[in-house]
Amino acid sequence: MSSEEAFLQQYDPTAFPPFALTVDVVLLTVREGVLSVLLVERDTHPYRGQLALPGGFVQVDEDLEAAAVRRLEHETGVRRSAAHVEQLGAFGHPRRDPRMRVVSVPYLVFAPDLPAPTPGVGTSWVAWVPVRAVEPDRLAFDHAAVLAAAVERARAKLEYSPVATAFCGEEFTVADLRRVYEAVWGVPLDPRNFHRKTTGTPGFLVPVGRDSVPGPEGGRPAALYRRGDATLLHPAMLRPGAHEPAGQVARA
Amino acid sequence: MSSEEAFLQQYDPTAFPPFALTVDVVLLTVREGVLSVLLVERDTHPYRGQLALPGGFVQVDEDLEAAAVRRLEHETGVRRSAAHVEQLGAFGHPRRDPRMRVVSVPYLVFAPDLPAPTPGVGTSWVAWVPVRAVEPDRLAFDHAAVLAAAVERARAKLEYSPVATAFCGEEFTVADLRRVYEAVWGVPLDPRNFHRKTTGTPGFLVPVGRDSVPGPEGGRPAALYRRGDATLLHPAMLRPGAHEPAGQVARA
DNA sequence: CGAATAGTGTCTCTCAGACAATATTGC
DNA sequence: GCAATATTGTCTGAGAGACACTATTCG
Repeated sequence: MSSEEAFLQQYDPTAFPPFALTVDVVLLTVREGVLSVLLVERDTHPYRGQLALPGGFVQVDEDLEAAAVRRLEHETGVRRSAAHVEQLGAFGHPRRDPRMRVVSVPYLVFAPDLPAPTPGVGTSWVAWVPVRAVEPDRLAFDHAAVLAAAVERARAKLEYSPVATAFCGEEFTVADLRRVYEAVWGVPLDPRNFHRKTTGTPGFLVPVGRDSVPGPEGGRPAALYRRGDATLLHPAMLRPGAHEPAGQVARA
Repeated sequence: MSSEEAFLQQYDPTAFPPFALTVDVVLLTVREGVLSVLLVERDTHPYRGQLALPGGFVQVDEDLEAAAVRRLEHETGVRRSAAHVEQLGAFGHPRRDPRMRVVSVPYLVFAPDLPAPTPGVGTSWVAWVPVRAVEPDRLAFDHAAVLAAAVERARAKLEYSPVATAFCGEEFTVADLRRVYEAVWGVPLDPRNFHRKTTGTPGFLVPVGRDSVPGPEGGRPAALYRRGDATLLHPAMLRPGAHEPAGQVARA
């Protein structure tokens, strides 16, 4: 009791338990219809040679999100203005880093498809990996749990917010957006209902007034859209089957 | 492995910027139909004499949630098993604490109405304060932002999850649950539609088989329920007006 | 022309919101 | 009985999902 009191009244930083703080970047994109995450191969201990999320220590006067954005721009070349960035939470299990007590604050980033970036400091290799192909046991630290939380957050967020547009470029077609939803949710969507839904939700899409050029398969050119100014989708996009109890389909 | 040993030996913790880590507890309850938060008055610097969320430093070998639960049980007397606890995120602005760099990981807790607890260490006063009566400018640190995030999270969470039951006791009536929704959302709800909705959503409520005793105003006794085993509500409870663009009502 | 993709219209079913009507208590 | 609360039923309109149909491109 009194020791804790003395503890709390101490102003000397060295009297507080020392923590190191890192930020990690869970950079997601959709490439060729597949939800992919940027992973690096660590070339230093701990977990040397294993795959990990890009990240690093926060500087003592640096804001958490600024640290994440610095890593994002430096190690992946993604400009902050072209992406969606949000904090995922704090991961602080006492033994998640073998070196010392490290708390990590991962940031979730959605960006349009990009060329594979060049390795940064502390990494020898960097690449887009399809999320479904990631082997959780081979990720460093607790990054498997971080990635799982990120993907679940992304799936939920696409339902009620317009962030899916962050996976597209400035201008995109409804089909582009649909492929984002299909990749993140992992389910096929009816193009006709999807079109009616997205164009009918106020503030979601703003028509540019021009058409896209048809793809190699031919087909009618699609109208181009920009993201609107809505921050919340109403009515929300509904993820098929996400809310059914397991076994419901088998019983039907 | 020998290289890793060498690395660990040459590794110097002071080479990394030192952070202090705190947890804060945003303990919400519904008392007499009003959403209230537990606040303490600080009796030590910084912000001595101001209101704050209960919280404190994380020990070096302590899990973040364990630290929050320790504060919860120690400073408020709420047992973890009787409440809902979830992490709210990390708040880490470089100057949020005048002493040094402190990152806080607040935890959001929902608990049934309880007697006002006794002050803990570092606090001279502790009380339930209606959330609407909290003056943001008078809260210590960035706790106004933390509280705002907590309330918004609570409002959103009631829509798609059954956590509202955490504000009730073991057994409760549909009207008890409705008063929780009305207090958190700040809107009146139709008792008849609310009843049909909650009892009709699979896994939300399980009938106990007994009735409550009528209140002082008389009235028909209500059936008692327990929370069901659903983790997600489908269909979701809808918060009236939450998704309308501002000014919609004025224009109508 | 046919294949492929874009976009509209229509039907049905679920469900939210409004509210009438009935049930059960205390006084 | 009357007031108060609980619970059920009924109607209407919004909207999701299924899918027929039309439009526009390439080859």
